[in-house]
Amino acid sequence: MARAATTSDPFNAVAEPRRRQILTFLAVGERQVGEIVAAIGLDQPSVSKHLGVLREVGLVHVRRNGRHRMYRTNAAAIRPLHEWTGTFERYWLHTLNRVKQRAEAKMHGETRDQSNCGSNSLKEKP
Amino acid sequence: MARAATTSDPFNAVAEPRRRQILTFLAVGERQVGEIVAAIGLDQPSVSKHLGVLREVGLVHVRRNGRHRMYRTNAAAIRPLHEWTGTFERYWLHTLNRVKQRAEAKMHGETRDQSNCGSNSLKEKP
DNA sequence: TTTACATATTCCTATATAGGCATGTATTGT
DNA sequence: ACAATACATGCCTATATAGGAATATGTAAA
Repeated sequence: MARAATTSDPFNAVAEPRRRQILTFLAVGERQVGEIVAAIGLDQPSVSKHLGVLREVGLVHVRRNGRHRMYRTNAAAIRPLHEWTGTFERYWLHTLNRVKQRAEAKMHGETRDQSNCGSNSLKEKP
Repeated sequence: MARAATTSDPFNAVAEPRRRQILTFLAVGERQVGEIVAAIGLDQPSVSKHLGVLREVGLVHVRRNGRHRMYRTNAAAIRPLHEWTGTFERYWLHTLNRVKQRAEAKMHGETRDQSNCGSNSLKEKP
């Protein structure tokens, strides 16, 4: 079988750098397609197609305003991605913790807690 | 041009559902390929190829142990994705806030703050 | 209505898979 | 050394783009 369709889910849709760019640009507020074209530096049909993909997976909302179409990022649709990646947080925190512990061990316990400049979020249960 | 390579970055690598499955499976601890094959329910060559992609973008680490290869998720490589999606958090919180405000308005202001059950993170400046 | 403007859609091509199957390779057991 | 085990790779095919060019569609202005 071939690769999964980009329209199948947000993960695939977001895999394209241009679409991430568009989502970032549209997160602040509504913009019409022409503004996106100018901002992204891609030809209009390509932008329209990317917007089509983003629309199909629900990552953007559209509103018609005269002969313009106002696009806006639907941040709620990005939330599942944030939550999935977040399930790995305790693992990378654990890694950082080990790195930190090694660094402290290398100091032979001297100048203790000097390097702990406000990054207490590294604490975790073993 | 065609679609970007899955080996180009973590975003593309993670777009594949099977690879997300593998990453989740390997997050808890080291596993050898045979275990992944059994857990994912995909033939061995396919799993090896997915592992190859994950390796190239740094999403997994490998260690040789006799004739086995122990794979493990490199959670740190997932962190950038979490942070990118996190940049949209204030926007979806804002949306949730508006939904909440509408719900409260519908109640005509009665039974005020009853629905605010510990989700104070919804507060945001307008 | 005719014209201009803003977008979407269609057609076409080069590229990159994902999965199935067969084979190569490294390491251990006998 | 030889066989078995555990993976990795190579080959092949159907599929799905991403981007470019040209065209269709829809709406507002003259």
